[in-house]
Amino acid sequence: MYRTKTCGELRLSNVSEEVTLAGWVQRVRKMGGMTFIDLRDRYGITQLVTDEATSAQLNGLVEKLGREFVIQATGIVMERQSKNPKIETGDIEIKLTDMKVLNPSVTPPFTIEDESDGGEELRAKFRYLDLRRNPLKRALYLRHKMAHEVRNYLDSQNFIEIETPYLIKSTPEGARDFVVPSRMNPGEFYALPQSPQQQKQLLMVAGYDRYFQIVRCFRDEDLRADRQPEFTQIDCEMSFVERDDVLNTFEGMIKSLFKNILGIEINYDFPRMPYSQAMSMYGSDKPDIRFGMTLHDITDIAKGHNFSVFDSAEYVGSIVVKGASDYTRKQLDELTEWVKRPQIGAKGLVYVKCASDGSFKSSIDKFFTADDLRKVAQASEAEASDLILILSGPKTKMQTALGSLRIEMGNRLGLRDPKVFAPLWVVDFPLLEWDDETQRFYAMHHPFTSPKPEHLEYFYSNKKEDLAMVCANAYDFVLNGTEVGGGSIRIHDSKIQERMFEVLGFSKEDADYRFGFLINAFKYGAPPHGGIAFGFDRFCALFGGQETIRDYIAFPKNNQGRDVMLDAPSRIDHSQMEELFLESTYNENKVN
RNA sequence: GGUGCGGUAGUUCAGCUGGUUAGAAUACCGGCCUGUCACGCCGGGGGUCGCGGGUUCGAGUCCCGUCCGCACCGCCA
Repeated sequence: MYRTKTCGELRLSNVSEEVTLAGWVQRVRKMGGMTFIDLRDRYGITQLVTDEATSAQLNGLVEKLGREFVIQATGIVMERQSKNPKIETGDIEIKLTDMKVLNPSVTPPFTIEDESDGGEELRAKFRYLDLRRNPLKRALYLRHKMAHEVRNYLDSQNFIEIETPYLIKSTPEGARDFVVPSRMNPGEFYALPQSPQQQKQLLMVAGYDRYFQIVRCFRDEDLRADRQPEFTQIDCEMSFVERDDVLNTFEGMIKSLFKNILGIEINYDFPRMPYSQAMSMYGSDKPDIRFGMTLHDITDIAKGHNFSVFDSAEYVGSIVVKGASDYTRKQLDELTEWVKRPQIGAKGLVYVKCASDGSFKSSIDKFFTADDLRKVAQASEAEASDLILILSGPKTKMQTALGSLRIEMGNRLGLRDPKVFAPLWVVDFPLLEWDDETQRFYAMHHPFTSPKPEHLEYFYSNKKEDLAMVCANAYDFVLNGTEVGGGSIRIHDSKIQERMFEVLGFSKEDADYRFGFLINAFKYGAPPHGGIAFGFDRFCALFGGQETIRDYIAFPKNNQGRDVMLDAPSRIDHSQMEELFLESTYNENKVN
């Protein structure tokens, strides 16, 4: 037996017990004759202590110890003379009677501390060392607890977890697929699933009316702090449900996560906001509703003052920064530069300072009288001491720009506390999105998303404007400005599905080639169904108060999609390559 | 595909308008120390300044290119 106790469990009540611990040497403090050793394992840190005589008995082993040596230590639990309130085992220590080095360690390239001295890149390369640190241990434990809670809740609601294949067929609509060559079928490829979308719909056809899966998904797209090429979804689907059934079921799941993981009781219904309102009020389809500073459309009152910038703009919008009327010229110039960056794309920034005495000072004083500015302030819901920030230009672009500015100001003013949570459903998304480049509609969600029943009339219209107005029976779950989940009620009527393919410009052959199996399956009695999928990694990161999902994944990829520890992807050797590609290429060439 | 920031000791960073032998902290090694817990004190070793080119009497510093990392835009049905 390597150990009788862990490094996190001994307390005063264990005093005078003989115990054996095993773990890693966190730190050695030599005080002359006496030596303290901090021994660490997954559960905590326990202090070992020796005196000169014991050290001598151990043949100088204590002197040879280095950081991250794996040792086995036996001794008697003693009450400490001076306690350490910072650690759970701080009331006791182990007076060593025996010690064995199970395995030495070379000096690690960075310190294994909560605040490590190592940079991101280095820690990624030695991920197995980084994972020894508390912050990452906590993150992976949180993830484990959340997965456990999800399974508990969904099981209690009669969902069953069913695994679906990772080697499936490529459907080149949407994100790029990772492809896997098939040796037995030379020249042909599997694709890794972007999500088990079609499989779960087939499970509905098969009658498994409540399915879920915590499942790995793959997308070959560029990465971000919150985007990995392989990520995990809580993928769910239900039959014989309407939108509100799905929303209510999963609102329950989310609430149980908040309650059982974070101890936060949410005893109100999550707000449900139409997409159009999200865009007009927050300039985003994933609004952070932890704070106000909403957008105001002041186009009408902004026009007609001989200010050509406004007069020629499709849209003039404002946000109000509370109590910021004392912003200096320098601060406003800096904000102007900020909105002019290409990512934001505004041409400039107009400000109106509402002084505490009721007077106004603005960058458009030449064109606007005090009375005009008062109207702007009223329309923007600004009060004395507030600062109004105004952007103008193309409507969608400027709403989005104001939305970004709003988030930026929220960050600067500390209005986005990661410990405060504001859940939100965004509903009534447009069904279709027109793409100028390819001159066709694309499904905003995916081609199995149903139009809202009350919009079917437009859906059958052949006018572009009508089709653009059709709302999808789709919904997103948004938490603190992050899109965490999304889903829809699916199409189960083959006539509507056919119309959908028609609108998307798929020929019957196209549709058959790509989705034939699903179209076929739907002929055999597909129940009305719908579902949702949550980005599990993002969910965990938000619960842990982090922006990046990397810490919640044991072995993540870097920005370039590389595993810097394994150095993957890598070349494969010649014989592998030959077996997979060259043979088929060769044969094809021979035939030609 | 694009924009921004960064790359200097094992590590994290400083290094000004170009100028003597490139510094600090920490880690590491050696010594002292019996109540430390980020122990303390003394001493020591440690550098292809990412790489390539250019400007210059002289480049860590300026210019061009390139590679790598991070953040963001595009992209992510």
